[in-house]
Amino acid sequence: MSKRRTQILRAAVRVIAQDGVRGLRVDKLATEAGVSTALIYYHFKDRSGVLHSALDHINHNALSYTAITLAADPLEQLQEMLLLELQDTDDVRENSIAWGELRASAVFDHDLREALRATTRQRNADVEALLHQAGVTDDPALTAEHLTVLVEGLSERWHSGSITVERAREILTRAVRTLAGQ
Amino acid sequence: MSKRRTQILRAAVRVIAQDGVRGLRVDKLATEAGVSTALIYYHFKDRSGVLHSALDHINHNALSYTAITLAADPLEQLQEMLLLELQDTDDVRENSIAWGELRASAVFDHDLREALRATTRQRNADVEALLHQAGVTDDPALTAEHLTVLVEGLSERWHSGSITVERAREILTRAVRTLAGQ
DNA sequence: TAATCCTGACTAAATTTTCAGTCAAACCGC
DNA sequence: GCGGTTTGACTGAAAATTTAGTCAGGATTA
Repeated sequence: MSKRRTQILRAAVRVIAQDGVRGLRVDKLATEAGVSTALIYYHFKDRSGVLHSALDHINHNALSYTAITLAADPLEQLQEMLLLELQDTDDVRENSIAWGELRASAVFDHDLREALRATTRQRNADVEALLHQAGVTDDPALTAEHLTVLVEGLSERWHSGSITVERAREILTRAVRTLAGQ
Repeated sequence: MSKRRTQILRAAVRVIAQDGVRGLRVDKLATEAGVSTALIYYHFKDRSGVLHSALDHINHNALSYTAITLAADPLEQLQEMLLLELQDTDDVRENSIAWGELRASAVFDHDLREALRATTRQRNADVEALLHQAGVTDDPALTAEHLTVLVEGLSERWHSGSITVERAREILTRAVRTLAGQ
């Protein structure tokens, strides 16, 4: 992928994290990326194309975050993986907010839905696999879905200021123990 | 509050539920409310003023429509109350989508946060009270928060087309049983 | 130099916001 | 109760602004 392209996408994540998908203006994006608006149209078909690619990019980021998990025990690994999205560091927060925005936008933008659905399914599958490894046999698919939904919900509450990260992490930790623990 | 004003706000909720906060056009709102665009500026300072009032309005609605529960058993009552937001009827869907939009908007609009926080807290308290009645003694506040977050997450997934209502209800029902049941 | 990358300047369309003015009802001194 | 006056609710139309998207051509690099 071209250097410029990623430069623009990185800027897009920043803008989305700051103003939302709703607030993403091509003009502002150009300024943030330090390029002209025309260049954006050179690299992407249109605004919606930027959004789509940004979604991929965000998704990619999220995946790479979750790949850093080291724990040996699958249950611990699962917990670590889920908790990764609830970390108050600039990178994670930015990505998590952007990701939340894309989910929220998909409610009204049907074009985003398919991509979102695929990622969501993938994520569920990953969690389900870990649950399996951890020896959970009682409908692990449902538990997986429960947990991923919970992370999304906690994430949104955190970003909208209705809960602290610490509390969110506490709820999630406890949930893993209750739903998947022994 | 003037009759016209509420008429406009009601229309705003409908428009927001259909097109989202970002998709609210003053013009379309006027048509939906059956008034002229100028009247909107007569009653509200500007577009952003309408949005703000509309989101307050939605916030109010969200509180009032959870009160209709009838079941005798507190656990059943709890389940009914939580499931209320996961019903595929026009009224509920509209309200639920609008409420989701409010939450999503609060991520970027700090003015909305206080109102949202209050409602969320109230909701948690209601659920916690029912858990108490149901004989849950092990950190009911945390369980309450877990459940309300879960409803929000499921709601958003449903509206963005990543899950069916039926599946969402299944997950929630099971969650209530697991977390609060015997 | 030819392909690729990139920009300033621009346009068309969409959208918000203003404004001059209408109309009906309330108010007031008589 | 009655002309005259003020006020609040409301509108049509147009101005002002915002925003996505285009295009002709300049720079860069292979």
